[in-house]
Amino acid sequence: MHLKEELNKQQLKAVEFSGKHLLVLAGAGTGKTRTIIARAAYLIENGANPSKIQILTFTKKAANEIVERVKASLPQSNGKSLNGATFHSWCNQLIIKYPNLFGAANFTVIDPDDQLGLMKMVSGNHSEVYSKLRIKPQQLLDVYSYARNTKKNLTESIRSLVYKGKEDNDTEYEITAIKPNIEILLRAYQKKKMEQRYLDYDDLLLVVSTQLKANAEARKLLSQNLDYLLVDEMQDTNPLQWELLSPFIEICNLFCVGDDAQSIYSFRGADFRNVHQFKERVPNAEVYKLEKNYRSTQEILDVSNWLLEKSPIDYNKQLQSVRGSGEVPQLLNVSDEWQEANWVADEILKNYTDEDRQFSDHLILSRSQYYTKTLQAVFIRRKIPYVTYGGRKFLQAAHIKDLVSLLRIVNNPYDEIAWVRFLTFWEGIGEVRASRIMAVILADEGKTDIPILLQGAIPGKDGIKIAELYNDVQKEKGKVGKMVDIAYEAMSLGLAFRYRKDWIEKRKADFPVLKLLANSYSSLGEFIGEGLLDNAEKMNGAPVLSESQLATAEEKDHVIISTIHSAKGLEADVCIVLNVSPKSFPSSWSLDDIDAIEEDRRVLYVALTRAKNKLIITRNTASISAIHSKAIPANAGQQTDGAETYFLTAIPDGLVLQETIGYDFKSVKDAPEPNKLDLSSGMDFS
DNA sequence: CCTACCCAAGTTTTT
DNA sequence: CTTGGGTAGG
Repeated sequence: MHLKEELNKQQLKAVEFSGKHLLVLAGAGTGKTRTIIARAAYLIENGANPSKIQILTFTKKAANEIVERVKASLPQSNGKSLNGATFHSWCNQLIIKYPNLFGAANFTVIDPDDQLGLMKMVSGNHSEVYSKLRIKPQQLLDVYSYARNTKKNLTESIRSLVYKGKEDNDTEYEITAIKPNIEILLRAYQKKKMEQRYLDYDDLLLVVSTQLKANAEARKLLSQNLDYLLVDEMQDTNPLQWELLSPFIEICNLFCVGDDAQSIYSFRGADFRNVHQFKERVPNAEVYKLEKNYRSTQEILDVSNWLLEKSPIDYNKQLQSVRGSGEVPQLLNVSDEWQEANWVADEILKNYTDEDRQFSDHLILSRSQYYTKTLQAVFIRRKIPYVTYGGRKFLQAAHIKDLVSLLRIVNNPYDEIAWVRFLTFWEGIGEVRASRIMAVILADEGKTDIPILLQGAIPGKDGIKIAELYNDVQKEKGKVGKMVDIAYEAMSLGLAFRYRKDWIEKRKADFPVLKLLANSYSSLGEFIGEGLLDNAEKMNGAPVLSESQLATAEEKDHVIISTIHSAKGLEADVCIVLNVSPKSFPSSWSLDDIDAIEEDRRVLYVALTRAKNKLIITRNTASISAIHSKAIPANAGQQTDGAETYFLTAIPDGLVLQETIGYDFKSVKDAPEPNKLDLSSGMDFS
């Protein structure tokens, strides 16, 4: 069937928009993704060059999905050269594609772990300054990143992140006192990044946007290669991303979609003014709205609408279901996490066996990655297949980074973090010796071959072994998969020993997958940069690569466990939202900050609107009764325990069906007598 | 100077 | 229950 026939009038109007720039304001479940897909297909069908269309999303997963679906809707291979990417990986591609323009071609992209490592190094080198601060390296990085993403100055960024936005005299005094020291450390960090040819995630955007802003030639070059820019999740763009986008107003046609009620990334500087002020900021722009919800039954939308109505912010939104009425959502009270997890497992197994639902019809959502640990343990025990979205990525696992460190130094010999990691991997080399060896290599400035230097700096057989390994890997520079093979062959013994606790169970199987992943890249630089920015999900502890990377179909039917933040754009027949308890919604972190509370409300809103037919909300009774037993605290107005702000405090009766589960003592009583245990058997003392 | 072991603390959300 | 910091022994 043709895509066009699947669109409603509003969607079609957006898809066939013929003006310059368009913002589509689309509520949850109103066919946002379908519209962006249809727009791309429409453009290509009407003669646009697919290689001059760029789709931008926030996750690689979303990008891949959109591109695949556009291609599937087009005859033959018409959409073959269509490109979809995250903001970050798109910038990375541009940096690689135009090495002279951006001048950062041989730089190494570093992930947050590496950034932290680098910041720790810097803090160590400036211990006299660092010791005066009671701010940890991670927090320094947060301030740095926040400042660059929001375009705020250092003082304001410190205020927002370290002092929760306070503006009193004491805060002022403290900020003035610590700011110079923070500045020293951040400058040192920047200097080190430059020396070692590193780009952190923010740099990717900054390098490109700075050049585009300053350089007319750059704009001209890009305008020759780009006609249409399609941006998903516009409400989550931050000032830095806006700065990146704004030169493209002149260069090409913008087609942006977003929903202010789903803006949940303000901690990363997201600014929904990019949506609200679109018309003012973008000349020749139009704004269209999509309002009909195709995803959920009306009962599910009723709860979601109710939640937004309670907000002091006016979202001007009432989702209406096209599909009509269905089951009333369920609100389940449990007394602890294990009970919750077991109930969820029961429910899924029941749906699977009795109701003809598949595992993949279930989506389980949680505020934090951490919270799903119990659930995962129960799922493993009860053999329910699952994938987790969000959280640690495949390439960020320690054992993978150990191996990749070798590839990184081959790619960029200035990469100190990788050098330290690689060298300390070997028995007998610690941090101190590693930095000494590194100093020799860096001081040589590429005059001597690195294997020779290695052999000179490391005495004995180890030196020869390490030098040979480096040499062997370097020889295969074009073939990334081969390099992984060689590295693994030499390092597997050491890896097995280092991670002996869970080597067989958890880690060993990752390396064949790493090789597959490596094989899908044509150059080492791409593998290291792009691979880092790519999502590889984990299934029952083992990595699962997206379909474009892995040809063989893995077991497809699995429950999806996701953080709410990673679940944007997902939907499922049955959706279970975990632990919607006081102190969690809103989170106890945000109790004294109205903006944070409202962001949490939107987080919950995103979660609720994922469900198609069956919505189940769980919460912990322990924390509910804690609230009620305390009544209204006498010191109201100071520290609250969340009772006043808890989102579900006054949920109207008809909106959800409540159920409370407790331990079932009966089944314990009826259980058969256990057999007697005798530990003295099997031993003859004579 | 390296490693292994013990004890303590503390857990949002993502590219 | 994992991570990190600190210490003792090699």
